[in-house]
Amino acid sequence: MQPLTRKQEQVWNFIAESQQRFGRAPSIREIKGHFAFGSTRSAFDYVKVLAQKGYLKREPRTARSIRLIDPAAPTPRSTMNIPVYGSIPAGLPEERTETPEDHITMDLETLGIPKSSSRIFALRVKGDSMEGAGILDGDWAIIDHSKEPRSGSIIAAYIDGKSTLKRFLTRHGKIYLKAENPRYPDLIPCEELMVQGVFIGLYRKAK
Amino acid sequence: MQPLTRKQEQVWNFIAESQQRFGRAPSIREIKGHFAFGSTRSAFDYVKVLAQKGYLKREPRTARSIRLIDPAAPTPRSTMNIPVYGSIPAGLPEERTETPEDHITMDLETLGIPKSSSRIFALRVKGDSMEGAGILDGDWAIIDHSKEPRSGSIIAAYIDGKSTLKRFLTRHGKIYLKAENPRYPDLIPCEELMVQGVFIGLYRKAK
DNA sequence: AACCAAACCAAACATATGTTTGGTATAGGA
DNA sequence: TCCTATACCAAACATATGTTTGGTTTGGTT
Repeated sequence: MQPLTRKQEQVWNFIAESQQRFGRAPSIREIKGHFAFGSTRSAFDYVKVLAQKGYLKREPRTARSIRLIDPAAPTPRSTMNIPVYGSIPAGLPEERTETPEDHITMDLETLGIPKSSSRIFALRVKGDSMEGAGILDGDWAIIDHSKEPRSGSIIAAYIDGKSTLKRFLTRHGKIYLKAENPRYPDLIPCEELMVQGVFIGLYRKAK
Repeated sequence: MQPLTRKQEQVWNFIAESQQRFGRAPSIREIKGHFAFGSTRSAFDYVKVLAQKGYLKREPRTARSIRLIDPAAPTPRSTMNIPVYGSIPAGLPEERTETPEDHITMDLETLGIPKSSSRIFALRVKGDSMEGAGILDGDWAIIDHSKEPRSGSIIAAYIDGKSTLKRFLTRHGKIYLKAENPRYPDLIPCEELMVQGVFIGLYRKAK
């Protein structure tokens, strides 16, 4: 990546600062104003050069569309806020009845999802029923509501008024749920099953 | 805070989604277009109502200046990029000889660290020696180099030319390392130990 | 000396965008 | 019944904003 001149870096910094402070990119004229340029052309040219050198991207003919690319940062990733629920009532992800207790911020790539449009949420794990799958008490299980469970997936299921994690299995066309702990009943046959989502990841904070 | 009607919530959601996807607020006409309104007035009025009800703020006469105020309050958190190493040679976190293979973005609060100044990195877990502690093959172990190990902590230690996770124990003033798997030798007495950092968290992506 | 990139300026142009004026239709509460 | 809020439409207006044409000046390289 081509280096920047002193002035070009100053412009880059101003754009970064504006974005931080006001939550939106500055206009060409705002850049002009900050540097007391006599012409918008000056500011425009700086933006053009920064774009050419790969330090920012923009939508032609679109107001305030400058988006910075930080060369120091390892490829910036878009993050999403994952709401954390203690327990989830039946219909949740559709309606917004239950309010999240907390949230976790993570990047989409690490989560392994393409867009943030997926319905992702996290459940605080209680108990040791999934110990055998390396899921411990207190862990955050990250769940994708928009994903279809396959045999062998771990899912969040709504049973007896609360959600629990279980392994989802199909045998001879029938559905079973399995706890991953020898101290729990092995297979639970299920007729009606309320799948809240598929387990896609886990976060643990060491104690 | 006043509740929103169904339609008002849809408009709010569209603005949120646009902001996520394109990194900038939509224009009035983009809102009009999305809902197939016949008049920009319709979109404009919705924005006005949402502003009145306190769900967003905007700069009058400024393009794309809508900023959402989320009543569900995912207070934006500051994130950090955590470099991921496959294996770490002795001195790493001091020198930067080894280049990270990848990185994970997470927020500081979830990580449980106050500032991003801490020397955090992640190791890709190989093998099953820590299975008993719920740490599986392929997991990312998040390590804090700036933390002092206490008896019982899990640490990343540099042994035999590679880093491994082990539980750190002291007994009678002597240091032992323990694998959390019955198939591995229980206690390894150590004279010289190179601690690379303390295990502070874990991320797993379901397969 | 010739050349080039960086760092500016002036003025106009096109249009994207926020805003206003002036409406209609429907449903529910006072 | 009157009043208000919601949910729209049509057309114009004002200006914020990106963009272009056509320049000057300065400092360093060839």
